[in-house]
Amino acid sequence: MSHFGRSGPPDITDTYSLLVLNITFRTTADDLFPLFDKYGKVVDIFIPKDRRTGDSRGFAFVRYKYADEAQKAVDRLDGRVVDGREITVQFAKYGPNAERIHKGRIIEPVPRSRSRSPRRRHRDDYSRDRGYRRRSRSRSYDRYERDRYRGKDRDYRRRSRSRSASPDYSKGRGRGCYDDDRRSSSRSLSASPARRSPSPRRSLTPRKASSPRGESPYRRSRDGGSPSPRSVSPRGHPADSRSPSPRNSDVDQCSGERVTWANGHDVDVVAVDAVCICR
DNA sequence: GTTGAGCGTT
Repeated sequence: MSHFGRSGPPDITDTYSLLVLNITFRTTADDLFPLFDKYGKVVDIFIPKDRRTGDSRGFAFVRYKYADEAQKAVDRLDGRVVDGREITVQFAKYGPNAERIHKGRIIEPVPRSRSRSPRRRHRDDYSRDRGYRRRSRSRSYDRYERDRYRGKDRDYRRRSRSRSASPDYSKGRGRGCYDDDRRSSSRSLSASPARRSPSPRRSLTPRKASSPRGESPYRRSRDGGSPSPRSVSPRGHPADSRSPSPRNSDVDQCSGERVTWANGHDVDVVAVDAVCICR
């Protein structure tokens, strides 16, 4: 009977919400209902789920009709081991729309004073004997925040862990299809991601006269016996003053063209980066 | 199959 949470938020203004933390990712509302219903009238149980994967986020909201019953549930169920984990039951402090809640009941429709952060402080005395210290809100916070604000077409690079409830995202499918779709348009020529193009800002393809005589620039240089393409590109060694420098001062715009060096040799410009350093 | 601080849905 998982009728909880299927018809949107019910009349929460009249109920008392409890926050149940530390439940198992497999725990469902049906699992929690018998426990909490023993102490009062449970009107709703809601387990927030990852909107994208559908996974449980590991906590739940249990709404009681009466405050005393909710209080009783807190007293009795806080620290109870459910499904192998010690759950934490406390009154919710914030509502679905960031309403401030006191003792599980909404006392302020909307916190307009606070801009966007209704969380003023966390756990006043709820961290009694549980060893709750301020850790670094890391994982699930990012997971949640990204799902909420970043949308679903971000790069979920480390969001591949899911449980048995969502096998669709465990392997193969899932984020892989997103990436493929987004990259398919710009996957033109560099099929090997391990090696990048030496000149990302400009195409290395000789535009004109790359081999006027059917020779490749490399062969041409070697045949010339003199400055090889490597010497043309000192790459971090501009102090190589003994190396011949081209007379042509516009070589940085002549990729694929032929330039004449001071020693009289002609070389083909094969890389824009290489020639720019020589200037 | 896995995670583990936290506050919310047709």
